[in-house]
Amino acid sequence: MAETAPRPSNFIRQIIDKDLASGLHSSVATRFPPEPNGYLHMGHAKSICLNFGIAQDYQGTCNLRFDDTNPDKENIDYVNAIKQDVKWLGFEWAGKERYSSDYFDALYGYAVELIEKGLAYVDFSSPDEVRALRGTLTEPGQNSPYRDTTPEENLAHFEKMKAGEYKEGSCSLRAKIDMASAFMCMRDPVIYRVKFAHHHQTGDKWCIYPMYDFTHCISDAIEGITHSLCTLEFQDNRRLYDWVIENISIECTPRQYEFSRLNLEYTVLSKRRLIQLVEDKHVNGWDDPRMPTIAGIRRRGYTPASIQEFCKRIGVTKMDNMVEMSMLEACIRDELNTDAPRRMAVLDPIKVVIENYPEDKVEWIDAANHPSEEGMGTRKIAFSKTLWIEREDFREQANKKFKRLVLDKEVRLRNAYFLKANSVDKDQNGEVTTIYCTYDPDTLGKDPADGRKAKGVIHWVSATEAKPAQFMLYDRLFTEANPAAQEDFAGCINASSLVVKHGFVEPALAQSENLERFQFERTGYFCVDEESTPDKLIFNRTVELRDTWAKIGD
RNA sequence: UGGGGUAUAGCCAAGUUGGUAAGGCAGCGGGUUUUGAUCCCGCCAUUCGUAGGUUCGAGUCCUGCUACCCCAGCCA
Repeated sequence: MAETAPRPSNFIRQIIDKDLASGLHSSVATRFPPEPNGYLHMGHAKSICLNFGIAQDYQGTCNLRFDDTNPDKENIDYVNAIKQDVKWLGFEWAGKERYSSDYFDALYGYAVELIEKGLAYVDFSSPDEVRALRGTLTEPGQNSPYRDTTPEENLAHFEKMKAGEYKEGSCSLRAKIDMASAFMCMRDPVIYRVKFAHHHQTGDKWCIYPMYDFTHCISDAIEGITHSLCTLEFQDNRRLYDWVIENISIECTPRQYEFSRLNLEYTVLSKRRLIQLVEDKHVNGWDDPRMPTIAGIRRRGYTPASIQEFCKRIGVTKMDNMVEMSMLEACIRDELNTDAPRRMAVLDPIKVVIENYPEDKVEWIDAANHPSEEGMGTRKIAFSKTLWIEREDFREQANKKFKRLVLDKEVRLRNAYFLKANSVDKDQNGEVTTIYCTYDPDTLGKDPADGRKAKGVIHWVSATEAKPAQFMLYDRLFTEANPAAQEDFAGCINASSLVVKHGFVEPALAQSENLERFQFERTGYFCVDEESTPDKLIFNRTVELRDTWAKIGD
């Protein structure tokens, strides 16, 4: 119990340990480089925890750098949301946030250097022509007819590109590497394209924008990044990354290492699909609590610590993986089990009338906020003649495994008395509308003197003092473990991923703050939704309690 | 034989001079319990994709094979 948590160990940290031990580096510098074209999701959280976590543990630095080389798809709203999410996750980047666009002048200079060295040329082939000459996975490509243009001519053409004299798609700057390379990305990759687009950082200064492969490595070098961490699909690109660094005049030689991206069961973690969910209105925005976005999961009630813990538990490797939701859920349950105050809430109410309880009497009972943490104190709960209990907690008859209220049987009302069901009222459909009961006044805070045992314990609220509330019950967004593998992933959206219930909560919940978290005993962990008001209480169910009974069934 | 990667339990994942398979999640038994929660105790890989080889000894070394992922955007 008193053991100190072992420091995370993974292949990247081992590389860093080696680099530090060998003297290759005396300090560590990482970066988190999101493209501001969408919201951050759990996959980014993994990268954030990795990069910022390493910086923290090695007393190094981690920059936040927006990889903003494609103004067509990026905008300032995304950069603001991303900054907010990183901060909320509990991380602080070194200095001011950076932008790849901060280096556009330097990048242009390095492109000129490559041209002067005869290592880059302006190609007037159309995108289709470039593709046609690129070859295939098994056949080498062919040289572009513009490949042997002299540096002087190329310099002039590149100058004109920058000046806006060439139309979009009419030409591009390509690195001259090897059209026969087995690495497709080395077959004279385009490093600059013409794009007459307004940029959120540089405005209309540029009409040519550098490509990712050219930009990322140089940005890393400029910032003095020692270990540039990215996902597996960039493994081939590492050859180009190294080629650029080796062929331009820059001292720093950052190294790229790749780890596998996160996959979570029953959800999708690709921006393209997430955007589709939002645009096609399958969810109510980026922060819909069913979304695996940082914003969504935050609104759902997850804490920064629980997400960091999750990232620690899943580890960092190069193996393709598909993590079970239970892994994530265990993290938030662990935290909320110790931190969340207990409350009572009835999600699907049915009325109980206690026949032997005085008509207008209201008792205010002290109830512990936590079963084992006395330091969390107590709050007052109201007890009266009419109560609400959970509809599923009552049956007219049941087998012995049913540990709740049954006609002619007794249960313990949580934090209160023994209650026995005597009779019921039903409507025309045979639905029970009211349960008439009697309570044992000598069972508050103690067991009956005669040794009677209760069948079980159920939660309740006083019908006269309780506050109405809306409960948002979330379930997995998809019915398939790997929706991305489906022909049409939107086709397997879970129709009951959101179920809204209208019930009641104990009076103490009347005033609660946005995102305040509670355990509603026996029903789950909930947090106050941002749209909740004292007049209209709304609670989001973060996660259910572990429920072995549900698995056994009856 | 295009190239680049990865294979350890249902899931994630340790295992780094070869020395006799960590841990977490899930699951299964039992105990405690005024939450069918928590907590506690116990169980859960004679075996590391597969076939061989080297060795006193192999998840770790060698060889062959198989499976899966990534690469042919002027996206990142």
